[in-house]
Amino acid sequence: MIRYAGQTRALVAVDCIIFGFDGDNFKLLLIQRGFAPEKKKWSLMGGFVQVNESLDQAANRVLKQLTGLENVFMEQLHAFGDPFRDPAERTIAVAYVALIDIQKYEQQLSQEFHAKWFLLNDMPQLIFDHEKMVQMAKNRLKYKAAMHPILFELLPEKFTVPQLQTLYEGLYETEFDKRNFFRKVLSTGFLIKQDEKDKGNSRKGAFYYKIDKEQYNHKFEAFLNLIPKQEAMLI
Amino acid sequence: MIRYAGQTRALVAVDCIIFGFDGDNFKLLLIQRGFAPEKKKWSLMGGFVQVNESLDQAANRVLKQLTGLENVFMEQLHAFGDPFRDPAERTIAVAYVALIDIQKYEQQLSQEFHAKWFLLNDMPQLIFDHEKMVQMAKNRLKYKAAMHPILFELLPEKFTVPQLQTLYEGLYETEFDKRNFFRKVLSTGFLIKQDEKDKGNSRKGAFYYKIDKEQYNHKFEAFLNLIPKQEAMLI
DNA sequence: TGCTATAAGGGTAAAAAATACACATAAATT
DNA sequence: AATTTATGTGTATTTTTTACCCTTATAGCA
Repeated sequence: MIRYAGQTRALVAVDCIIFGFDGDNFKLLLIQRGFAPEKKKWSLMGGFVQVNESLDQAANRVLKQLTGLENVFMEQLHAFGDPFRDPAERTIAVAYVALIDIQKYEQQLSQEFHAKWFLLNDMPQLIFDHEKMVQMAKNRLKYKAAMHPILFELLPEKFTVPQLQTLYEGLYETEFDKRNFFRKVLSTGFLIKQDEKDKGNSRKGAFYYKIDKEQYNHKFEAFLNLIPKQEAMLI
Repeated sequence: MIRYAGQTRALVAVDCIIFGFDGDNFKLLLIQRGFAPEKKKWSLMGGFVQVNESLDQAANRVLKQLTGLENVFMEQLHAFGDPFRDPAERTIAVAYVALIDIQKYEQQLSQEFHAKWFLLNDMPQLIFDHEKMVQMAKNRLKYKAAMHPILFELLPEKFTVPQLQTLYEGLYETEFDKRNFFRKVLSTGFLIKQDEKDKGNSRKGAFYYKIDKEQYNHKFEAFLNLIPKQEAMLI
């Protein structure tokens, strides 16, 4: 049942920018494209939107295909629609950004796609306009993390405050005062202290914390200031 | 030259959420849809993306068609792609938000589309998912205006600080201290004082200001705090 | 001509937030 | 038992934000 006459149709794809954090650095999950054009080149994981699927559903399906993960933090970034962005055929790509706990990522699933984690500042050349997408995703992440507590999404369920700080410092490529950071994070009221300590990084050990999901969801939109003002300016 | 076999294609449209400000209230420019389905119902101005057009180009074309305006502040909001959002045929809609100076809007152009300005809190029912788009646009505007000086875009080239304040107060549905607002705005360094005064609202008159485009573009990303913190939280 | 009313906007003190940094603490290692 | 090191507490200082005093310019009116 086609009712709009005289218009051309286009393919619609979703592409996922998947961020992870290995404890020291930010990483991006890329695949080696298995079909033409640009076969064998590195690419974001993507897929065409199917007939009965919404964009969000398509993005989640694609993410699950690659990582095995569901219920992950993911949101739409931007629609990319330059007429010749895909040389084969006009394709609109809707990019999504996902933040995942790199530990949960299932290695075996991704072998099918020849997936690999790359350091953000040591990435291969990407196909089409995927580098533009990644750049935009990095900016958006910096922007958003300056005010909303989203970086928790990159850590395991239990994490320490110093771990969280390393994460923020990595994203903003700077160092914060640990004592001030500690207080700022705790003052959000999102964190629940655990009895257990992580002894991996110091003799004293750092207490684990979990997210108070209810507080987290309730206050998510509240502006945070986990990062010092000066850094926040450098979007 | 179609290379991706076995995939279905979809129509791609752009829809423009066009905000204006009449001096007292925020308004939205809507049209009466001229073709089926939902003919005669109120709708956002939109159009299908053409073969050689990017999404941005399509949105600008559509905006110009309706308002006669070019080089207007406009940015992509979100892509909407629910499978049945348009009952006639699968259509992906990429929504754009435009902020225009309502004075510059050319009446005669829009007669063709039966366009009309509506108060934001007195809008007719809209077709498809357009109400969802408007809601998202309102939120995005509030969010963004809390930190970036975008509301200038809704005013004429020359405007007074009290006018700007009325604009902010309208968006956040609250009142600010005029003296503090005045200082905050001037401290941005974006405004150039004119010699002329607007005597429309007071005996004393308020000086006109213009935007320092260079400073504006340079510091655009700088977080502003034109609105008090408490209000900023209520996104 | 001077008085009055009114919004514009300058000045400043108080409150709150952000920052800097001294120092105490737990516990593995020696 | 002494040493070492990252964790975390306490607090003084600086900066930013807020509250609210007051003066100023000028149209309209007596």
